[in-house]
Amino acid sequence: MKKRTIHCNAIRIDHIDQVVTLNGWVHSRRDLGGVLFIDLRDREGRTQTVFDPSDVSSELFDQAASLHSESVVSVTGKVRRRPEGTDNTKIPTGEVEIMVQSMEVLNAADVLPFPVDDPETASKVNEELRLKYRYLDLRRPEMMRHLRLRSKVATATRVFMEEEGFLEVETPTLFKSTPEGAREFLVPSRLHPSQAYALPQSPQQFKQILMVSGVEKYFQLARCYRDEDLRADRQPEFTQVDIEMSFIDREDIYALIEGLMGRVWEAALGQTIPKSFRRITFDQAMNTYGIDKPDTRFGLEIHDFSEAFKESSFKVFSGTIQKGGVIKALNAKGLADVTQGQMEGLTQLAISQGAKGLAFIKVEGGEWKSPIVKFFSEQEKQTLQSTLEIEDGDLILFAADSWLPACEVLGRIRLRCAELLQQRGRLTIDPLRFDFLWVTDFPLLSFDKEMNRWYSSHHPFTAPVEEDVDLLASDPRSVRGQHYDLVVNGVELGGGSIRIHQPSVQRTIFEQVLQIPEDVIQARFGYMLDAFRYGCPPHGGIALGFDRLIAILCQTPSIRDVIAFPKTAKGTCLMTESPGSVDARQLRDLHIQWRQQPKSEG
RNA sequence: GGGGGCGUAGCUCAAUUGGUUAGAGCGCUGCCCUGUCACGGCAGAGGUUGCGGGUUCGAGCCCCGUCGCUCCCGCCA
Repeated sequence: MKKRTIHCNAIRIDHIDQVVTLNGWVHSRRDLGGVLFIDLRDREGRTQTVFDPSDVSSELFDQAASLHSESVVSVTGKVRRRPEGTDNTKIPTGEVEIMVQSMEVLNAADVLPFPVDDPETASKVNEELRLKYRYLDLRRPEMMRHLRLRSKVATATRVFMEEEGFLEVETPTLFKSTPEGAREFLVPSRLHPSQAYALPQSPQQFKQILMVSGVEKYFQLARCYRDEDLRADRQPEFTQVDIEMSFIDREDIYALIEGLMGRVWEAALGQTIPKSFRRITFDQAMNTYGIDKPDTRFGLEIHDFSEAFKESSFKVFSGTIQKGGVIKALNAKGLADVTQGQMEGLTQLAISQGAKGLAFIKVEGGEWKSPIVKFFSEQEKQTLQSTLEIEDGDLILFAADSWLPACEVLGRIRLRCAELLQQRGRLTIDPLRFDFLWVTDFPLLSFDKEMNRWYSSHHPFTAPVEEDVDLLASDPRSVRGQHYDLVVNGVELGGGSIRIHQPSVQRTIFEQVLQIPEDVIQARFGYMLDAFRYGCPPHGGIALGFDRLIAILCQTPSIRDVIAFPKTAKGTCLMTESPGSVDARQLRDLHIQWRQQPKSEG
């Protein structure tokens, strides 16, 4: 094989009269009978090659004429200026072409199952096919761009972390099951019958142990595994930028990540982002946006009207308030022309979130059209009018419930309304706008009504805010955690916390608050409590969803588009057909027997 | 576990809402074509309408089941 002397995208008029060799794929072929053009593509770009029957043998000409797209060839020829008027301004090499002298077919491709040369049609191809023939899908320039950008960001991250004094440390993939949190993938042990490893949901415990070890600054691009149902932004195996530091507080984490994001955006998009990010408390986020990961690129903010409707003759509202609930509303500006079907969709959305319905006011022709407005006093209407700045064409939507569900319902409604407004062209969002946000002061604990117990909102190693520690016993609900989330454009990009480093506080959380039995604590976390006794520095960290980060930078809604070999929504790989069956012998070695007979395979 | 969408030629989509022989563009095959770059022209092949049942004189279309892809809820400390 003749090796390439230059890449397809590098040839310019400077190379005229040079003899070059190109290695690559047949991108497209144009056979004009007397003259034949083949665009040759490699990872970097493409170049037009010319087969002229007066220059090449008829054998070579016929061979070239019969090549299918995506065949792999090595072509040697002389670079020359294209004849006047035949430049192709669409490609960087459009001023030159290669007069082919010789060609070697390295692999004659069959007819493809779907086109890879035309970005228009290729991007519309059924994802099922794209996943089955992933190697072809990845050949598309758009997908190659994603892979490159991912690699670039990974490198930028490593360089930045290195500069900041972090050590990249690998942690085990074969871990121990800790049945808190996400469902785990299990790996049965051959050497230890009836025992299993678990794949880590994250390196959480190891990175804290590394702090006890004195590493002080740790990071890792860590693979994590969670056996939960998939989504567009969730895969069973995914990558986190995992970070932990000692002798720091929350401000140090904010500053570090703001720096890292600045470096990443610069490397990936050449864009400068703010030096520091806006901060918002969990309560503010819920009150204003109805969600703990607000998209602040548009308004449609939620307002509280509990005070205004406290004495209302509309019993649904006043009654809710008397029971300790709240009245919330948002103005979907300019959405009064919502169709009946869309309004029904909004109502269903509210009901699916536990609301009993969705009260609304359509403001059209100077009139408030609504089944409930007749119950409102002038005073109440006036308050709505001034707070929500109601104008003709607006749609007002209400929630009446206890605080959290009321916020959450309108949070969902808000996002849906934004979609509807975008469809109507009344809301446009700059695709290169990125709203970074720290969400802080999360409640440390949440109460599980069914199980009648408290559980950690984040994880049990999260430290309480110092001035709230005394409330742990008396008023667990109001204890804030030293937890923070990084949110970009309504996407939760990462989260972390300052950890508990005193064994006594950790014991209080496990025993008194979470009420985990002593023997269970020992079995699951004994080694951590031990470690904390032997010189544990104060520490904290964060983990960023690397796949989500890349998806945001590539402006694609699904992380499958930025993972080379992703799984389907049912967790299968269509290319390798995994998961698959295993030999009886393998099962015997692992001391395992299926409870259900496997379906016979074709 | 639950709800929604999709499944027709290799690919992307039609099929007048249950009615003759399931069509188009691209791709593919053959022939023609010396400056194309979405090359062009002529001709042709290509279908178990995902699969299995049912209703009907008649099903791509309606019903039931099933498989696959996808979005969402639950779930994801």
